[in-house]
Amino acid sequence: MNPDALRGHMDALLLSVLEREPLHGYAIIEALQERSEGALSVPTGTVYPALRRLERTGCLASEWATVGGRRRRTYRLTDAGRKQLAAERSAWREFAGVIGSVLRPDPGPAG
Amino acid sequence: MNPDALRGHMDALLLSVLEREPLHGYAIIEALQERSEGALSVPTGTVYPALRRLERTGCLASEWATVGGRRRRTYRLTDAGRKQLAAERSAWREFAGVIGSVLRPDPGPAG
DNA sequence: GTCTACATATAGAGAGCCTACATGTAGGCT
DNA sequence: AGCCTACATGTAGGCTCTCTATATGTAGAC
Repeated sequence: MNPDALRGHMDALLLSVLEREPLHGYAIIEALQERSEGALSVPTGTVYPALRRLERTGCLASEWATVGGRRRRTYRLTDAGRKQLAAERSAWREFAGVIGSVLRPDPGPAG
Repeated sequence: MNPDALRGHMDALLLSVLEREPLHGYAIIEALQERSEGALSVPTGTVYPALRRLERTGCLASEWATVGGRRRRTYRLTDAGRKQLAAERSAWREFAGVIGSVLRPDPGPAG
């Protein structure tokens, strides 16, 4: 998967995996891999800054927890985050439709 | 349309509009708008550098022409460009599938 | 003389994804 | 004790691409 392709869609992915339940960063990375059947291996250097960005813009809220001696920062969707997720889904549908229609192979003179 | 979303898909779009026939930059921008029903307004500052990049990597070849007193640089797909286009289409299908499956709304406990 | 459409090109800004590194706990193996 | 892997978070810096703004020039309408 070309890393550049992810640009501008990362927020949508993160918001989406947090829709069902709150998760911490490491678990989010695993969830992304599972949901994509292994296709998405998003590095920590991408996910952690992105989560902080989403918290800063009010889409996520976080709390620290300690489980088995390890510190976790658990993120959950805020109301604004749910609205943003809906907007991102809508934007994705439009985007995919537009790119898909431009990319559609030319049927040629016969078609 | 969020500009960042286009990242990594611009090459595919350019290659795709050049599949049917060779075009010059300005006409490519118009073709992109037509094929997307107005959704894609790609600025010249994006298209011209991208075309040169694709020429440099061997996907496109260009020739100068003068039509009605105006100079045009007409780009056409090379064999490598056609192969690249096929690869880009395949990559897009995979990408759209992956993002779509992650973004798919959670059916919830009842589903 | 001015405006718009046509046509190409470059410089610099901005943003975000990635690599690499830094830090630390828990638990298994030797 | 020492080493390794999994778990867990975080930052610095690089890279690349898209965008904005600007520059240049022709043709034709008004």
